[in-house]
Amino acid sequence: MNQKVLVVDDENNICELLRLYLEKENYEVLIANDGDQALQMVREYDPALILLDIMMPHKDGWETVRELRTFSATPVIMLSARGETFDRIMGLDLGADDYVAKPFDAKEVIARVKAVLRRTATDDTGEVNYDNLSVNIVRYDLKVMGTKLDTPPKELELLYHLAKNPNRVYTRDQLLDEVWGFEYFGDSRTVDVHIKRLREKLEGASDKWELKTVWGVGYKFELK
Amino acid sequence: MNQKVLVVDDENNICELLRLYLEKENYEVLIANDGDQALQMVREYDPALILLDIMMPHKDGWETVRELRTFSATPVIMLSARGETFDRIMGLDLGADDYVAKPFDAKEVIARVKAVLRRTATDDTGEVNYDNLSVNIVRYDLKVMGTKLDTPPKELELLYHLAKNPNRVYTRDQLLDEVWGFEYFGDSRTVDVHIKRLREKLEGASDKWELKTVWGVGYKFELK
DNA sequence: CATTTATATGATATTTTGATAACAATACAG
DNA sequence: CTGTATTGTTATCAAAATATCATATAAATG
Repeated sequence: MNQKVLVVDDENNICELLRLYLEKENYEVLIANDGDQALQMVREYDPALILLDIMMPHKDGWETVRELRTFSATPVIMLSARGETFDRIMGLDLGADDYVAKPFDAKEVIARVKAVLRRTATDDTGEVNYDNLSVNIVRYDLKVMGTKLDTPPKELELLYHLAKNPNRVYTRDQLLDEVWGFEYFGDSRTVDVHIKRLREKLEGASDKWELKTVWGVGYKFELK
Repeated sequence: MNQKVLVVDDENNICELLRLYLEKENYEVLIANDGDQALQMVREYDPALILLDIMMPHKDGWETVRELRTFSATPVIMLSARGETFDRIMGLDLGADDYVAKPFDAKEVIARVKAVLRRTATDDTGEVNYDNLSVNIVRYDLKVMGTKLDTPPKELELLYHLAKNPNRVYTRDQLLDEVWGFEYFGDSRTVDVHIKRLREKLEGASDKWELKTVWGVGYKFELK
């Protein structure tokens, strides 16, 4: 099902403009005209994202985010009139994820919505499945040709990461950042060794995919 | 080629800390210790991003951004001591793109650097497509007439670069700078050889485009 | 058409990169 | 605290990519 986006603004034509943009991208759009209504709708519909105007009567955007954060981590993009610099910053300080300045540029709004959703995307299943392969990062197990294989955590995380984004090449440094973490300062050969150990486990499992070396660049999980 | 990041701070240990983080991510790091030096380095090296401290003697961060904006649109992330709220806001008003509060968290700095560079990046897809040709720099693969061809990195990068800007002529020196990298000092005949190898792979693929020699000048990817 | 200049090409040398094995360090469980 | 599993490091070798050079070919020039 499509993701729900809650738009909160006291000016209805702004809501409708955003609805237009968002529905074109296949989001399901909910609308609220003030902070209290917004909070109620969050409880009721649990949207994936909130677009929240700052300047509203009664309860403004800051106040709304502050209350929201007492019971929900739903990502918020603040909508601010041009020049409302102070508002923008305060909004971010108070727990918003991004901001867009009015007047809107359709492309920019959509880009930011997508970026925030991508960033906050919760990996639903924690599992990737391909021919003869199943990697589950929640249960920490690996099945190759139906057989469960004992796999050390780092190997599993590495495989999961690569398989989650098939065909995309990762440099060793990127993998160190994304699997080992930014603060890890080790040697990039480490990745080679883990790849090698994974390959031993995966050998001959399928001809539909492969842990492939991209010479001079890095590794990828290639689907054929 | 790696992107250049200019770090501007009067405290050298802060510069060095940032250098550490950034170099690990393969950015080329330039350092300036005051605003004037920074502006000069921007003119000389044209960095992709500037990390700019606000509190500096002589010319502070605000003043520096203001001057910078008279001749350059290079994105700027302001560095501010915790609690310098007013400073932060003024910085953004004056044309900065984001801010990071001291003390730094490696993860946060890198995330913001990448976010700003992504936001200001022009090429999103990493792919160019023409008749019977597809070059993808994210997957690092080359498809000619539907067939995937194994291609060494330099060849792929060269083709991508040329094909990304069709019909534009590049001299060998330009290609060496832009594909091999600024610090590369090799023989320009090297380009010829790579062009030759690419032509072997691309031979007879299409009559809609061509890797063309421009006599006495260089090469171009010509669309007909 | 001869001459000069630029480019293409093939062969070879050099450099870079990757796989692997052996070992060291570390984390972890009992 | 000890033994075991995991993770990380290093050295070596092999493979691939790249650079260089010599020579052939082609284009421009007068």
